Amino acid sequence: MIEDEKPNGFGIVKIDAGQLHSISADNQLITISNENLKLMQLSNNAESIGLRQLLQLHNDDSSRSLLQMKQEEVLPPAIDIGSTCLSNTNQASNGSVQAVKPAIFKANISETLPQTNLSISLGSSLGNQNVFPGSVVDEKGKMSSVLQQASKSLHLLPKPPKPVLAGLEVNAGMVPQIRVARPPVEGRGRNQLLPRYWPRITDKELQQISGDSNSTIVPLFEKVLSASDAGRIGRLVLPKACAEAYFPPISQPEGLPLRIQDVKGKEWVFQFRFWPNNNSRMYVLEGVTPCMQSMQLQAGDTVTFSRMDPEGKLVMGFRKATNNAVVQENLPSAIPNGTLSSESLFSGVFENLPIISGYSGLLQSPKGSTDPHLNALSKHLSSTGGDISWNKSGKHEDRIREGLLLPSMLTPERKRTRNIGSKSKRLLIDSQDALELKLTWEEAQDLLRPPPSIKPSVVTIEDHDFEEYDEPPVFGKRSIFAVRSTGGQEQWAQCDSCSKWRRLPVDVLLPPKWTCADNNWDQSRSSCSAPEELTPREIENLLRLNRDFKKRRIAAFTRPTQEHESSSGLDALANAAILGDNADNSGTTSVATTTKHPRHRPGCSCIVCIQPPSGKGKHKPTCTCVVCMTVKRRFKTLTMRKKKRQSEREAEIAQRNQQAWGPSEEAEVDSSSKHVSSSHLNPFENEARSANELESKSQSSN
DNA sequence: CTTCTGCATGGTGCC
DNA sequence: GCACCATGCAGAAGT
Repeated sequence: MIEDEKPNGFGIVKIDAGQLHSISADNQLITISNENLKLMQLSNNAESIGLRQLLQLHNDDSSRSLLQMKQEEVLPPAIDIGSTCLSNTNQASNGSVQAVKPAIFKANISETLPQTNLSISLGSSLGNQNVFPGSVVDEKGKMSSVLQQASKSLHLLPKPPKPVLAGLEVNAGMVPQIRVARPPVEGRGRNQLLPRYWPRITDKELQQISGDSNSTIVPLFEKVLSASDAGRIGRLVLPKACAEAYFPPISQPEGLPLRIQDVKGKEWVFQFRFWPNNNSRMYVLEGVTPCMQSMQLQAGDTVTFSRMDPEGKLVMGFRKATNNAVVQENLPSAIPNGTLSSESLFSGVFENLPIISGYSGLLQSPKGSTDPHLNALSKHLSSTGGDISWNKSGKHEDRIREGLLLPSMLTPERKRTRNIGSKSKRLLIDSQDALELKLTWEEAQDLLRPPPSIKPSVVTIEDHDFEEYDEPPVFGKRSIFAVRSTGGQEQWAQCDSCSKWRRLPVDVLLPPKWTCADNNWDQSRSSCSAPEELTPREIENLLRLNRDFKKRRIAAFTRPTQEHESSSGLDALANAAILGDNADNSGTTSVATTTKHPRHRPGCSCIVCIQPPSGKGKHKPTCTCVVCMTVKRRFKTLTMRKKKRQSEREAEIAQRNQQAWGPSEEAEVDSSSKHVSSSHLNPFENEARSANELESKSQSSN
């Protein structure tokens, strides 16, 4: 037995040589026994190196003889990381492996190691177990035998996962936390499983699936849920090859019910069926909606299908598509994102490679992004019903596995998602696109201006002054604020016509379109023909300072949100707004863009500052965040002020009436005039009062 | 009117 | 070029 114990949580990988009979390669048989394991010497072959390292890792006994194998004896597909598909003695005419025993992952929870333990046994003859005794509910009695036959039949091994092994080569010193397990080659399907369906299951997940039992978990395949899979239709489209390989054979479109257990142990019955499609079939699992809802799955999440042996029970697991760097750090062995798992996987695999880990950082899903802008974007985009899955394309996923990722990673400036807009790609948004969107957002923030004609009224609430605008912010011309060497502030704006920079008073708010002709503050430069005031060097300096300021600002945005992961949406925006103001007043900044009203002060959290232009992301009525509380306080104060004004007016009217009617009828007139006068004199006020009354009632009831 | 069902269509990736 | 598969769509069935 080869055994390796890695202290990093990878757990124990056991290769039970007792069960490991042979590896077939190029018409040769390599016998591996307990006593004499031959190390496959794999020279430069990337896959071989991966294998060698794997095997070396597994060999913790220095006295144990090394496995030896000539390079040509190694079948690329024979062993994979985490996948232990070994062929039996069947050989193809072309020399490739024809049949492979299923990879068996035995979740050995009874091990005493503190880490997750995993035994990978290389089963020799488990084909017969690969039936679905508990799975087929009403299939004809022959089902099991049919399946057994099917399982026994020989099939092509999927193509070697070169990229994975190539990845291992790069990752020489590490053992990935996430397994890319080549699925067992069995079943009826002769189609090769596409790599994107290969199960990537972690120790944790295996443990989760196997629970306390000592059952052997055979990861079969996985699928990233599409919008239609996760939709209300309740149909999960199964990859044809997977369905034909691992599910019972069906001859009728009606199919048969399948019992599938989820990770909680709950058993679901789905209709496994197919539709004729062209000259092919399209396999679906019907009735999955309750299960999806139970697991709270949505598009972009991943469902995994495994089998528990020897029971043969089908088990369904899932991975949520939340790709959060923090989650990755805290839960190193979990796959945080099915759709982004490749990134996750490889960021783990290559985490000692700066360029890749950096790239991985770029690839953080906005969903879990620490950037409030991306959070907001995510929120906004996810409002489309979860259709945005924030994943890279399947192509990308494949590219990663096929070893083509590195070049693309090395050129991060190249967009990897070719087409966001196309129908099929609309769910796939590249993180760089998100970045572009983020920048657009930034720019949009820069363009926000309060209406120039509007002067805010100041509302004092609990000793805090709030500026109140009757009108929403508008988009205005972008300008740059600078501090003169003399200490005074100035504003610079660029002419839309001649692109010259003009100096403006600091409190000027420009319309979106502005030219030199609109420069009412400097008549000598109110024409595009007037020379520029600044030298090119000064302009460059101005722009550079502005860029620096923006960078610092973005950094300030990101840092506090990382510290407060829980805050998001408007909270984050509010924090960002406050921080932005602090940054403005740091004293070190000589150039500042006008992202907010110039009169806004540090700590201002008024709705103008913190509400995103889209209006999206409103908080729940029960939310008690700073923003919501502020808004509530403001509303309360305004209501009180209105009430006060109302009562003053009423008192005034009453007083007038009193003067007109005389003091003797005061009581009677006063009581009636309240309604008469208010409704007669000012129906709007009456309405407002009713609203106020309602409001006060609701407030008192609260 | 909504939901379900069965099939068709077209984009995309693989060979 | 072909196969796969995500999704659209029309008719049926249900509410």
